Amino acid sequence: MSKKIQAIRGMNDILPEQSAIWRHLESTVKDIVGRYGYGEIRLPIVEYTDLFKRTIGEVTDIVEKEMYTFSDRNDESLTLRPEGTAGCVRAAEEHGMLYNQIQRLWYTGPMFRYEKPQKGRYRQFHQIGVETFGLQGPDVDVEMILMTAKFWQALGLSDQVTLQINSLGSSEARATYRAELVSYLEARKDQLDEDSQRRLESNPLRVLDSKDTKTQLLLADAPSLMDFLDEDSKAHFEVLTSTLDAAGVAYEINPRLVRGLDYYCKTVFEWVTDALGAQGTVCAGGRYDGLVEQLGGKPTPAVGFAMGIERLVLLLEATGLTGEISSKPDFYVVGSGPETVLFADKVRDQLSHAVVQCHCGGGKFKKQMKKANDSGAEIALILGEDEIANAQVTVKYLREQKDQVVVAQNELGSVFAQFCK
RNA sequence: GUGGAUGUAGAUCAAUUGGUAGAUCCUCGGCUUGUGAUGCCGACCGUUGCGGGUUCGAGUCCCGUCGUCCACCCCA
Repeated sequence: MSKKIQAIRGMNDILPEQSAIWRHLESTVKDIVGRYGYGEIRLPIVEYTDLFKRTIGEVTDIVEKEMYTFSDRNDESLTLRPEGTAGCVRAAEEHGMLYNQIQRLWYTGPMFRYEKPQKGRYRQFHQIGVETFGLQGPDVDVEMILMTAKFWQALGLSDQVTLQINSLGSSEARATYRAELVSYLEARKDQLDEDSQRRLESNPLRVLDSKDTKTQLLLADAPSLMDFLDEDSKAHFEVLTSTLDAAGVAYEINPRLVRGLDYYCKTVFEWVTDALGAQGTVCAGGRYDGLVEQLGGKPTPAVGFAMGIERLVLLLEATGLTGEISSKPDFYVVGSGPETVLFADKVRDQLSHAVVQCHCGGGKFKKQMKKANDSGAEIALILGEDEIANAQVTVKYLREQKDQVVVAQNELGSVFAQFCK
């Protein structure tokens, strides 16, 4: 009869145990981004469909078949954002933030793509994105890569990820190369695997990425993107690599690294891991100097990257780095009657950083003690009838061999001292 | 969109050639009426994802459908 209501396919609930990991990740990243002087921008989740069509590229998979697009009551075509850069550029431009100015921005939130879900790939997924505008030199490219390296360091993931970089050249150089590549491949079309034949139409550069061995053989003699780089892009890339060298950041130049979105040029980079199966890209970005102009602004150089929160959480879990991330209370207050809840609140007032969980719902003393133990709390604060009568509280240590003590309620300072930092 | 695997109690998993479902954990109660963890005893727990079909009989076989997982494609 009535179908059981469940979450939409590919859209997940993040339960408390997991959200603790999310918060750890998010706060670590936000802290670092803040220390680089980036400001948060909060963007709408819905934009006009045209925005994405014009920025991401009409013929990309995202625009062709993955967007959540619908008409609103005014019959305008709206789309749940499939990525963050387009909206960020739109907002910055709309508020005059890009006119002869330098901007360093970051944002976070859900993105939506209608794909078949699998590990590390969901229909609603979450990204943290970082963008800069108005800086054309490679120094800011380096800054952003250094910043990402700091994320992994702070999260303990440095050993899990490797950096791949490439240069796509200017839009013109890229276009020239694309034409060369297409004519080379067209002449050998019948030798290409099926996927690559299709890519030849849709996104020829992605043929370079083919996993088919015959195709790869064919590509060995294909024109190389590196040979088509304009002087400016070449110099840009050289400074980028030498600065990364100087910073001691290891990287691998991957000439086949071609980002899927149309707007990239010059520097592109990806942090990848092999611990996540097929969805190994954990953070990716690059330069998109032409995008602002394309959206009607004046020419503005820009660089940005985005990381997938789900994938990073998965990676943290796979690496076993989530053990210490928890939300256990420091204190569990056991007692009876309304005094208990009032007392717990007094403890919270005295110790603003402590997590104090108060037993509610009554029940036998024994049961309450079990709950206290199960909560993971360090200490049980017992407020029974005797204690209330004497304005005292019993302090019981649940995790260490230490005798419980009975102290006056107004002398709890010594017990709390170890939690004050 | 394509291909493969899979769906049994709140959780993790059993169930012989088809013979009408069982364990462990959790929860609750008791041994222990103001002391958790370790013991022991007991209780609760299912329209076997859903809908059809074959059969005397289906968790088991067949078809469909939905969900999940994995891979391709694509991407964070």
